[in-house]
Order: sequence, then C-alpha cells, then structure tokens
Amino acid sequence: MYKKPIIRLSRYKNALYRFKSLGLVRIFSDNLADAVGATAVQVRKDFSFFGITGNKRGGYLIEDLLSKVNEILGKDKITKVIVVGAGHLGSALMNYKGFPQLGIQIAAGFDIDPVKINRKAPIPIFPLDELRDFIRTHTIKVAVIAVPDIAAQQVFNIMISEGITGIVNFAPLRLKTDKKCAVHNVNLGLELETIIYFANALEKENHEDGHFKS
Amino acid sequence: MYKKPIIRLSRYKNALYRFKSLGLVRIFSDNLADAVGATAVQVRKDFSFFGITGNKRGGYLIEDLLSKVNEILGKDKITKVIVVGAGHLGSALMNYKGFPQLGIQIAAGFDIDPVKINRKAPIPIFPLDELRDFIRTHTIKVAVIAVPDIAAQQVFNIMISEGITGIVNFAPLRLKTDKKCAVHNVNLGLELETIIYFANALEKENHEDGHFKS
DNA sequence: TAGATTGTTAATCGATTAACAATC
DNA sequence: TAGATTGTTAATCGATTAACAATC
Repeated sequence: MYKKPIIRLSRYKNALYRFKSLGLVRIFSDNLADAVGATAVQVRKDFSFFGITGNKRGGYLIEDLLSKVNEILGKDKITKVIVVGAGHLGSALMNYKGFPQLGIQIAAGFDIDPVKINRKAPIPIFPLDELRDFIRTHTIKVAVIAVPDIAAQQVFNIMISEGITGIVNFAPLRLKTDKKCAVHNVNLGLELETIIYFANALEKENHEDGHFKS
Repeated sequence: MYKKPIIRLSRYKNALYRFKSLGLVRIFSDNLADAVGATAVQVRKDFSFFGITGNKRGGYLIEDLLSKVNEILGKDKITKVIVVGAGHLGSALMNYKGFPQLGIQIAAGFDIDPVKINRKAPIPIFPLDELRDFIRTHTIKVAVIAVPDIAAQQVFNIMISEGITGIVNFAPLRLKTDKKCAVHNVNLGLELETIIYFANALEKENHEDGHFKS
C-alpha cells in the first residue's frame, strides 16, 4: 500500500520548504536524510520509486523537487476537511496553525452539544444533525472523528454512506473500513501506553548499566 | 525493537478487559483477532513470542492471559506522566478519561502562559520554570510535549537532562533521541496529509470504476 | 582525472502469512 | 474418535541496507 514512502515524501516536502526559506537552491539526498531522520540511500530509493531523478554530482534543484513531490502528493489544490467533535482534541485540530501551509482547509466543525454551536466563527461549528447535508453540499471527502467512542460508529456510518474517502479517527475504537474509504486510527492512550513500556525497558537497562558497567 | 508486537499486546489487553466485563471467562485467538483487527495466527504468534501459552482446544483463560500480558507490559504499577503545554492539545490529553483505566496518572501540566497556571486544579498546571524541579522531586520518567515547535527543543533538553526515559512529542519537529530515552513523534498535520493522499487515490479509483467498470 | 553524488541491483532483515503437526 | 484449536516451522512478502556501477 506504499504508506511509508508516502509519509516520508510528505516529510521531504516539508523539509524542502524549510530549506527553500533559508534561501537554498540545491539540495543533496544527504541533507534531506538528516532533516527527516532517514538515510541518504533511502531518500534516493524513495525518489527512484516515484520516478524522481536528480543530477549526478549536482543533487536536486529544490524548486523542481518540490513541484514533483507536490504533484505526486496531489498538493495542487486545497483540500477541505471537516472535524466532527469540538471537544479539546477537535478544538486543537481546528486551531492548528500549520494547516493552510499544508494545503488543508478546515471547512467546519460539528458537535452534538448546543453550547458549542457557532455558525459565525471563522471555522463555523454546526450541530451534528447537519453533518450529512454539509458533506453532501460541500462535497467533503476527508474528515476527522474526534468524538467519544460511543458516538464514533454512528458518525462513521454517516461519513461512509455519504462517500467520504479518508478519515482520521481519534476515538479509541477500531472502525472497520471497506475498500472505498481509507481510515487511519490514532489512539492517543495507546501511544502513551507504548512509550511507557519502552521507557520502563530503558529504565531497567540504565539501572543494569549502573550495576554491571557495559 | 519489537515495537509492533508491543502495540498489539496493548490492544489485546484492552480487548480482554472488554471481554471480561461482558462476563466471559475463556477466549480464543480468533476472538481476540477480530477485536483488534489482526488474524488468529498473528495473535498466537505474538503470544508465542512473549512465551504465553494457552490450552489446545480450550483457548485462553482471560484472567490468566490478563495477568501475563499486564506483567509483560509492566502494568503492575501506576505510571505518572506530565504534560508540557496546556493548549488545546495538552488540555485534550489532561482531560482524557481513559487514562486511569490504563494505569496512567497525569501528575501535572506545565505552561509558559501565566493565565493557564492553576496550582489547585485536580491536575495542577505549573509554570514552565518549575518543570525541572518537578521532574526531579517526583521522579517523573514519562512526559508529553504539546508545545509549539519553537519551544519544543528547549523543553526536550530539560527532559533529557533530568533523565526522562519516554516522550511522546506532538510538536511538528523531529526531536533527536539518544539511546537513553525513547521518543515517539506524533505529527497530526502529517496524519491528515497522509490520509488526504490516500483519499485522493481512492477517489480517482472510484471514478475509474465508474467509467470502465471493474 | 579525481572526487562526489546519484540510482540501481543484490543482500539482508523483519514481519506476516501459510502449512501443518500436536493435542485436548 | 472426530473436530477444534494451539503453537511451531517454513515460505512469502515488504521494507531497509549494502554494494557498486554510472556519470557529472
């Protein structure tokens, strides 16, 4: 499914913009590797995979590279995204300052709580009842689910039936996806649990080092 | 580094608690696979990897399985975690209701903005100045970075120098880790960018299906 | 030309899946 | 015993890394 190369390609792109803003014109695979935490070979391998070529001895022209990468990533147009659930996490996403630069526009938020509704805000927040209509009238294709787990399945069903093709789900619940829609489940609790495991493992290791010396 | 098996083990654990709360006593690899979106073989393979055995024909006793999994995951004690950055995302994490059940206790939050300080709250929020002391006096080992990217490196340096061994970093910035500390970089912008790519790909596919039939 | 860098092919590594023996 | 399930070994798949040829 080529997920990892695509993620790295996005990283390269963001690094390229930073290099560009520093006034650089050319870049080497080595620089890009450093910037994203990969290896130079992997950078070139990724480019090769997507049919991007550079100049032997001369690296890559940042401007050329950017236009090629942006084309592959489909960055030619702005993508409208909706956020369902206007709690802390939903608000965090709606207020994320980096989205315009990424070609992402948060078109609206939705919530079931009447207190949260605000039709006049820069990013308006509508009642959940209007979700289906909004997706339809604005031909929304990408959505974020940031509601409590009990509400997630219902929201998901509406999205699927309205032809949404990409969902990032933050509810701690595995949403079953058919082939018509890509779902990325992000579980913040699980992220913490995992890092705690590795932290404990390192903790133990460090103590052992102290005793035995290594 | 066995990261993936550990993540799945956490998922199994959470599923097991759900099964247990339904009154079940025994469970089969098949059930667990369904619950976490894996295959039965993979469940057994994972268990085998960690030295967990069941009963041929009889599956696994949920209670036994839980105690073994919890032991491997180091779930015998509560882990204190701090959250640095009390913006939307930091607040989302501090208010996450699921943590106590996961053996995670958010001990405190930290922010540079005086308005956010609240020493008396159930989860107190202290000024960033006090971060170093707090880590030291409370022997904190795991932390979350939820500050803007410009502040992230500085916060990170304090954490490393105070011996933190696990960090989940939400700042869109790659924090270089030495071997003494496990760092998990979560980039919400990148998550959305990635899903947009796959959504566009599916979109194209669906249209082609419409034209050519497949 | 010598040195530096790209880009590809082969090798390795790790993770998943298939096949199947063991046994309750 | 027959059927169901575990647990392991072998095969496959995918991703990363090593080696190196091409060439600017």
